[in-house]
Amino acid sequence: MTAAKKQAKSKAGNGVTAPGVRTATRRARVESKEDAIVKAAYQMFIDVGFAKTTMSEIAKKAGVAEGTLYLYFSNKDALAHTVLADFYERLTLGAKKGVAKLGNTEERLVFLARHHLKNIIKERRILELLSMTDRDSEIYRGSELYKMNRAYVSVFDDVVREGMWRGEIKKTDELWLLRDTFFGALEYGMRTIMLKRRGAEQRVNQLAQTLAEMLIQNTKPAGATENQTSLQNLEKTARRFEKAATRLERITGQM
Amino acid sequence: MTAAKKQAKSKAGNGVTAPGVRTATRRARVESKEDAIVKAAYQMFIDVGFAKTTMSEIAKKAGVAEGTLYLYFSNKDALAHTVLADFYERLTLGAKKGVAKLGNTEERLVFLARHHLKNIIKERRILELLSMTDRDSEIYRGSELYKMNRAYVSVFDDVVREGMWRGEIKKTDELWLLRDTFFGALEYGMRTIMLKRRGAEQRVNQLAQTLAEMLIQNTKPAGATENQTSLQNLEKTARRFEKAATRLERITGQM
DNA sequence: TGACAAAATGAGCTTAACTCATTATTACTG
DNA sequence: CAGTAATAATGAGTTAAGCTCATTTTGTCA
Repeated sequence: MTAAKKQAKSKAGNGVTAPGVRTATRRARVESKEDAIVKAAYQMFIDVGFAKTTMSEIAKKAGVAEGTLYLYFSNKDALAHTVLADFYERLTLGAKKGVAKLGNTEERLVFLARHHLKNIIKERRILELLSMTDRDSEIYRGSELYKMNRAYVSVFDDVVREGMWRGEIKKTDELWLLRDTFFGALEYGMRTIMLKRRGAEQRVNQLAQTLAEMLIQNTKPAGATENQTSLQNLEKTARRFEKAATRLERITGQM
Repeated sequence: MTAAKKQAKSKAGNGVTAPGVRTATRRARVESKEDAIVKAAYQMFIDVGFAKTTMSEIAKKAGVAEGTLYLYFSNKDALAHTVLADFYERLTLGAKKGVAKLGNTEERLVFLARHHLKNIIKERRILELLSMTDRDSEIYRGSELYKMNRAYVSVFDDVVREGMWRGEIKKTDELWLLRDTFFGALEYGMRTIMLKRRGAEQRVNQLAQTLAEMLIQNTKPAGATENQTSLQNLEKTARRFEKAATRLERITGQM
């Protein structure tokens, strides 16, 4: 409880002490210590996973006493939570930057897929921290983690919505179907890629390309238009010939 | 170590004592006790999750002493492992039965999707046990869990391969792309369905139908047939025109 | 420099997984 | 049917990891 308060205090930028101003150096030191703890925890989680990481080892790695951890984080879960939140933040930032650079919907989707894949491959142990959190309970909606997830996912949503607006993706009210297919396929694909070590890079590209195409394919203007145009032309020609043939038959008297 | 040996012994059906035969009642009692333990653990995992389940509570629920648990399972993880293996077994059996009853590939895929979804919704806490196992390490390939997963997944694979053979699904060497998309989408979709309580049943159907269509769509014969009919009409017209043109040429004496 | 607040410490508490010496049960035999 | 050896079960005790809190150290003022 005390720790939780402190955690909030050092995270948010509220005025710590009344006089202020010259507290800067102290604050800076405190925050760098918090960073050191998070960094140590991150590394441990990556290396040996959450379950096998001990608080005492994190403390040692961060160069602080075990008790100090609890001044910054109320418990081990809260520490994992922070590590996960940082991960989401980086992920979201990278996604936004990449999308902003690209104009075409297909390119954007391929980028998002590759970006997601590469990051969950590199930091898959961090992603696993998610599975500890109870995503069923009512509490989850409204949690910081839920918001971070929404923020990340909405980058994808925005790309798709704009793609629909432009007519590059078939319109649907059920955006969740596309979203879950996209991210679900990426996470499962990641495991396959990890399992079959060979040709990882190629598989990443394959998966990203396939998913992007799957989304735009449904009513891809390119293919559909070509076929329709070709058929329409043929049919127009046919109609003209039908008329001409009928007239000819009338003249010659037979069929 | 001792416990592990015992676990193996009571699991496998090897001859426990030399004389054999009349051991039946004792074996039966032992196995029913093992069942009681697994059942208790299953229920606890479902109710409060793996982390918050204590061995002492499992023991109490199963009506045995805490130490007895370790005669049957070397540790808590091994117990979770068994619960998970049982889950896979049920899942695989159900999938096989359902597929056998259906002849059409699309129907089979819809069934598999619905079957998977309904089960991972009902027993999602069991599915979470998977995320504890280290699916990266070399050890995983060759593990019992890996084999059970393969057995389950191969039901899907077989359906898809047969669908390809029949020409109902576009052929591809990259079956893993279809597989990961299918199961990944289902798992992510499950979470969305859990989160938005309303209209779960409808969402299940929607997701199952969408995924099945996605797989067969690429070269769905239906669409292709329509096009072919259209083409056939055109060809008929063309033949008629050829005749008419020939006659016209005869009359007009040109070309 | 002294005093006060903020920060840090680590010995000790609590709890849960796991062990093992002891006891109880069962199946077989003379 | 009593004796006995093998098998099964027990729960007090050990270990270890998360967490607490009385005490100490550090930093910043007047």
